[in-house]
Amino acid sequence: MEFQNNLPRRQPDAADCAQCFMETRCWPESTPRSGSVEVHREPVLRRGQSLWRQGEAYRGLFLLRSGCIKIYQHSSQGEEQVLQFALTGDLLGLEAMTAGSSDSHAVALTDAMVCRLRWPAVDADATQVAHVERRLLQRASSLLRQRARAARATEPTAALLAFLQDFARRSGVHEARVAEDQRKLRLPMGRLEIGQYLGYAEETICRSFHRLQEQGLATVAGRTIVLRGPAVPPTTAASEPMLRVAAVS
Amino acid sequence: MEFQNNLPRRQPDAADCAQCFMETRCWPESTPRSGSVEVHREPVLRRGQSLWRQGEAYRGLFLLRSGCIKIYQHSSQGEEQVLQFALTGDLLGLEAMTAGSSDSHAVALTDAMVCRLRWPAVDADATQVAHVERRLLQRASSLLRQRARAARATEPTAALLAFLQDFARRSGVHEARVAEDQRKLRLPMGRLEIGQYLGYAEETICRSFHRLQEQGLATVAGRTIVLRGPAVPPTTAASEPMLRVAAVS
DNA sequence: CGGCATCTTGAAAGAATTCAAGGCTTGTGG
DNA sequence: CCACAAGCCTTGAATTCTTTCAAGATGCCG
Repeated sequence: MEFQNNLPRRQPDAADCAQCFMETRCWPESTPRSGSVEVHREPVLRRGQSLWRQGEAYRGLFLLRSGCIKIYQHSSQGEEQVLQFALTGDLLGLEAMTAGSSDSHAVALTDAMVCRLRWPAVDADATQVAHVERRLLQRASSLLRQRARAARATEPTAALLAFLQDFARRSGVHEARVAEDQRKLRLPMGRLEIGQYLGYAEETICRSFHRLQEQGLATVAGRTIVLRGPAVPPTTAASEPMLRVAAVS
Repeated sequence: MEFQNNLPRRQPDAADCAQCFMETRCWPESTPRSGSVEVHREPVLRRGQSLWRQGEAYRGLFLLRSGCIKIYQHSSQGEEQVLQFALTGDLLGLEAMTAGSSDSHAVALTDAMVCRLRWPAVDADATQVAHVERRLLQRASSLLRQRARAARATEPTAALLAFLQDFARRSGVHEARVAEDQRKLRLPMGRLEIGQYLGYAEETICRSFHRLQEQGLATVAGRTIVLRGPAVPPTTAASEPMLRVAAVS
């Protein structure tokens, strides 16, 4: 049985870590100065309740004070993929920071208490003046999403395709592309290395390249690849279906 | 052929992103205010050269201005595991931030230019007053290392063992443990969920639990697990050792 | 105490890995 | 500019492992 209901979220209380009795759980070493961040105590989460769901707007980062929260998402094939088992003191929701809305779910496996970190309205034009630290956090967010995407798909060919599309997008092949749905790229890494990244043997990657060509999804000539089909939107930053997700929200 | 030599590292030049001609590569949206971070231009990396090696002291974060850099590490079985293919604008070395020294290698797949980000000596007592943002970055670092560890090992049983040890350490079973090498834990998640996290089928996890018990590495009774053998030192692992890092710098 | 979800185990089927060998690309040197 | 050598890529076949399907056992919660 699963609790699908979310309690109507009460207005969370502003909090000060330095005065919190659970301070040492979130900050074992020493409590940082709060800087420009607001900390809000969230209502207690009961086992089975969701902290956020797929498609919900980003509400900030969370810090888990106690309990265990599972973060998971649905892969393109509809399978559930668990991204993180968060325990006391862990940071949650970083993946969603760079996406407009979260493409993952967060559900409590035990009763749990969380605090929410929020940057005040400076956000609007924050891109102009934000701390380096904050921008780096966003990069970290991207890294986590990348890693999540690299998580082994059910099929090696699908994993390879996702990898190539990600690589094309991040290479900024947008400008250099010949046609709308034809992106040419030159890979700086070998088949073996791609395999070591995706978790497959070198030969499996070879055969997957072959299969991509058979299916007309790409033209393969050594390390020169031409991808066919629509480019992956950089907005939501992921392999495929996030645009859809964002649109839904 | 591979270039194993590292040029003796010249004293890098202090730099200001706002004045850099490649500014838009690192900061496509807008250049952040530098805050308390020093930016240093590093010498150009030639293809095959290393930016850092396993065991080297943490030198700060890097921002890739151009080229492609591969970050990889050796798994326990001696296999190479690629963690990231960094492209222009990507952040490098975040995993190493929370470890005293990096347990990964970084090698240039193409000629590459990087800048190094360094927090000045405030570090010494920074644990007292560090920005929340900076502390969160360290959490992000931990997350990345966690994810790296969850990367599929060659054997499901080894992956499960690593998962359990990580869980035990992060649960803080240190205090509650009965003997030095006997840690009892109660898992809040099911076999299926562990499988969804590690990338294996539910039944495979079951059989791996069985195998762990056979090998005397653990006692399994439903969700109650007793781990035998020495605990995983948190040093190389993840969550805590930030204090040390700050002290080193 | 009963019911349902979770866990466990077995056997068959399916996939990736491994091993092996040949072809191709790339960079080097004549 | 061409030839050579080294490394990389590709392909085939056998093996090994995981997955899948199915059914029974166990444990947990109401």
